[in-house]
Amino acid sequence: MDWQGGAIFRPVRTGNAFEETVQRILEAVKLGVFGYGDRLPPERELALRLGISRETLREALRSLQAAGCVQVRRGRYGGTFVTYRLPPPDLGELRRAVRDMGAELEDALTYRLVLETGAAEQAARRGLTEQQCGYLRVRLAELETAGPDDYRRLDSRFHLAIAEVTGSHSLAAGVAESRMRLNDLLNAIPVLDRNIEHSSHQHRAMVEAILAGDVAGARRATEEHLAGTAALLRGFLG
Amino acid sequence: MDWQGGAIFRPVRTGNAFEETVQRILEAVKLGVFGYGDRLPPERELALRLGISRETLREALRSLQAAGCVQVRRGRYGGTFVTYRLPPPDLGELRRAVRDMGAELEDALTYRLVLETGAAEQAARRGLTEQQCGYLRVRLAELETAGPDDYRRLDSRFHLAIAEVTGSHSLAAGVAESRMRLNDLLNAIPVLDRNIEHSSHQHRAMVEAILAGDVAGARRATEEHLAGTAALLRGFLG
DNA sequence: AGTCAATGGTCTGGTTCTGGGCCATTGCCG
DNA sequence: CGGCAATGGCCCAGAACCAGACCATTGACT
Repeated sequence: MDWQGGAIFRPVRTGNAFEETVQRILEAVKLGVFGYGDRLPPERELALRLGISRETLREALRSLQAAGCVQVRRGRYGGTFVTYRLPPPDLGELRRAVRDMGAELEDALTYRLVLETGAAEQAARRGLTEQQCGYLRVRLAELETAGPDDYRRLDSRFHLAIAEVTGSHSLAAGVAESRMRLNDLLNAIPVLDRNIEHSSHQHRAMVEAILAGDVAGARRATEEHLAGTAALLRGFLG
Repeated sequence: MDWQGGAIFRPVRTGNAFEETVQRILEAVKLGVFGYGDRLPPERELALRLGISRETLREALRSLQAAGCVQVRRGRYGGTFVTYRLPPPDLGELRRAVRDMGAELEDALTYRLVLETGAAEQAARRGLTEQQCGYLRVRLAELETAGPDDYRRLDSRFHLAIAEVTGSHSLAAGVAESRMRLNDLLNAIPVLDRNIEHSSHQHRAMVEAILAGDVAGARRATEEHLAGTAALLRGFLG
């Protein structure tokens, strides 16, 4: 086995606050939390929520602005607006990215599977409030009417929503984290019509099981759904 | 639901590197990774692994030394040695601690359940190497022959071992994290003989299922095992 | 047109953390 | 006994980061 303190003595802080912040914001956009043209929270609030000083946040925003990912407007009703669109999927890129990840891919896939199936099960187990059911349904409907451009973004958003309705903050954070680690790969997968159809069917099954309180069903549906992309990504590794 | 970016815009860095480091080391000890008299890794190596400068680590060690948790010896074959023993369980203390945690308790329990049942399932699913089987058996045997003093420490170590043999670094880190959050509570639960017997039975069932590759059984056994302490802790909340 | 609140822009002093070099101590080993 | 290697002890210059104050701009509302 590993040496002493394997998982415990991992890094206390992840590199550099500024770079980490850039990544976070970029991931938020890539995960579909913010679409093209959406406004990020005000600097003061965002800095507070990220636990960094406003200066550091501004440095990150400056860098994102320079990269053309956001646009900043002053004055009341101003703010920081997203001007980023996902790059088109590219299988060559995907192959390269998968190779780069190496052994980390298997780790990330396992982590995702455990967290997302667990989240689905917990969501089904606990009785959801009216509001939560509505939230889930809205996310599903949003996804089903999505054009190809928005599909991947709204797919992330849908999966995140399941974790959120469990009410477990840690679980939602974990799912978001695991999604972030796989996101570039998932986004590089071309969105084909028959894939969408297949996915949609599974998404509906997941939501139905969760809303019906079908614990085992929710887990199984989620597992099946995740197996698809997992197999695809693993395929690029062989 | 939450506002925009719920789980994404959580704090980038957890407070202060020095305090965080103190906690980490203390948790490593409380989790049973290091027993009384064990030597921590050398400062230079530990600083590297924790991702902090040696000075910051030393500050943390100084503080632990002042608190009497470790003892430092210079020279070759010197190092930092653990001189900490778990305080005796105390139900009054437990009640207070549970109240202090509030809603966070439910979150932590859910997180733990998802991760540990998931880890057990993954461990059962993947074929374990001879070495991994041995590792798991050693941890179990170690736990079963433990005196009451060592029981809680070795129990943590056993549960951590299951996550480790999944081979998923993230999963192991997650389990360690969730254990850390509940650790003070778990340690405050008195260790009664009949509880030990009950737990041991469940531990054996978990290991047997994992070694036999019984995926569903491993999950179920783990779930049952965790349900006990969860119910107990929830009881103190009502 | 004027007001005002919300927002980004800028500055400054202070704290924490880093990275690296160098010294001091200790006990094994030839 | 003397060398040596591993370890902790110490110090410093500079970078990163923070907390807070204050300024500048903008557009809706009256």
